[in-house]
Amino acid sequence: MNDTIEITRVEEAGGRGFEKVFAFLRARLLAGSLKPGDRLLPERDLAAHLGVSRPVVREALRALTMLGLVEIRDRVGTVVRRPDVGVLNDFFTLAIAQSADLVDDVMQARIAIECQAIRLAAERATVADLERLRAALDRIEPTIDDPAAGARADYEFHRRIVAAARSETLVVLYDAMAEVLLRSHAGRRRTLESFGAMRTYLIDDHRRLFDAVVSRDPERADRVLRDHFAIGDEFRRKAAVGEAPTATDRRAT
Amino acid sequence: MNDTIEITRVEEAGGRGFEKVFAFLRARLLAGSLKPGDRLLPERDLAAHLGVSRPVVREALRALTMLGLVEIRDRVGTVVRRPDVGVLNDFFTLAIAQSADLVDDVMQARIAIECQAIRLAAERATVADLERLRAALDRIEPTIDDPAAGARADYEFHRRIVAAARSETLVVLYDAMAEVLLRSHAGRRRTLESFGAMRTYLIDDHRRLFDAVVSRDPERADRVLRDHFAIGDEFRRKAAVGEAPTATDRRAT
DNA sequence: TGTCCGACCGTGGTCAGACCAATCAAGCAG
DNA sequence: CTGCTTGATTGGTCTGACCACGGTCGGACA
Repeated sequence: MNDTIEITRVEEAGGRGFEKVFAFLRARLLAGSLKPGDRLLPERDLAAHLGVSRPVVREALRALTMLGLVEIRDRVGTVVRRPDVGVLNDFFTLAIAQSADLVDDVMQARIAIECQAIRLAAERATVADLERLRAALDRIEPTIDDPAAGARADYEFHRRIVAAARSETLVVLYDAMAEVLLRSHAGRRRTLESFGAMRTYLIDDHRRLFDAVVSRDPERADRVLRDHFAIGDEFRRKAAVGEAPTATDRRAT
Repeated sequence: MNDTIEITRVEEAGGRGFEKVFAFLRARLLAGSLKPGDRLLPERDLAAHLGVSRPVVREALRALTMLGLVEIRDRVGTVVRRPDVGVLNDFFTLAIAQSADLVDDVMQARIAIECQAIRLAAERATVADLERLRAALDRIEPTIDDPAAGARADYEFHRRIVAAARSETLVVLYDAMAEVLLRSHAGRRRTLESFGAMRTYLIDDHRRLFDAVVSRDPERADRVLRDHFAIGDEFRRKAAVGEAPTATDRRAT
């Protein structure tokens, strides 16, 4: 624990107020004189040393918190954190919500992430990952007739796949999109469940996805997953126009 | 300009202080009732309406600023911004400095985005897209011996592919990734260019990618791109251990 | 002698009110 | 009608204070 923040040149930061504090801490973090685990000076001391008020210091610390560089522990202090991609969750969630009002657009990104994830999952999933995936798979069939629980089970299964890819970044991106997609896909399943082919779609497809991952076959996993998405997309399109689905035809090809 | 922020239920956010304000604004942004261009209420009004003090409001606004969702204009007001990946610069700069293993993780996400993008590009690229892609392709060969310009041309080509996918979300995500990867891959090209096989790799591969897109063949485009990444990865690995590259062997298979 | 508990202090979290400076727009003078 | 002045608005900052709770340390008790 080394809180020795050298206050050699306080005036180094030309900016006033917030900018000064932020630049000061940023420089320390970049230079490495502040390493993960270190505790910063108390807010009051920082304010005094930098010649600014405490609210300004708090703004700067809050900013660093948003960047995931620092963690403010209530009544304990502010400690330097090891950077974590998870911090970007807020950004992507809100950014995607705004820039892409087109759900289909976000869906493409989801497909991108998940297809890559399932490839990686097939390569590097641990036994524990596979067990969790299996558990998620087992929950799909019992909930097949319950729209709410069924959607949850479905989502959980897909999320397990991404988790099995063992890539923090992919998980973050996936979660960010899930928030958006859940909002829009929530009600659709109710419409879809009336189709008989849905049972096949939901149960068999997920089983095949699971098998592909277990078989350690990235190519097949990717292919099956894309097919899965394509059929789901077709279901939704048919549902939108009130037609009876013909997904079984497509499956036959 | 619509600043009518409905203050129907102020107590909706259970959190206290900062959390309350942040959650309040976050919800508005997610729901879309706050759109880019809108001006928020003045800090004083916001504080009064939410029942918190002004410093707390400023903390929340500063947090949103860090996320690039909002822009505080001195003595003018706080306006909602169109999210911009540039904000991630701060994060990645510091994050990469501390954990190098993150680069590989982000690379996986990049592959995910770009492979999906090239599929879409093959399907829906416009003639203008293809022309721009062609222009980018033509700049690769002349810059083959210039590390800096060559890297730029390479990046530009890949970026054009993503742009041709006509998916805002994919572009946003890709740009975010590019920020990181450019930083880490910058110096590598210098090492790599000494390998004779690099000319083939850089020129032929990109030409094949272009052809696949023009041919409107998503499957082939995806396959070629994955191969492209795999070979590049192998180059880097070989370079790392100082071996002579054997990518030509791999190409022959 | 050793252990446990409680009071104190430091810390972040928050509040209230105030002053400054620059912007923007309305009102005034030309 | 134009150009300048002026005042209200708004963000930027400061001061000083209070609260609640985790950590620490010393004293009481077994």
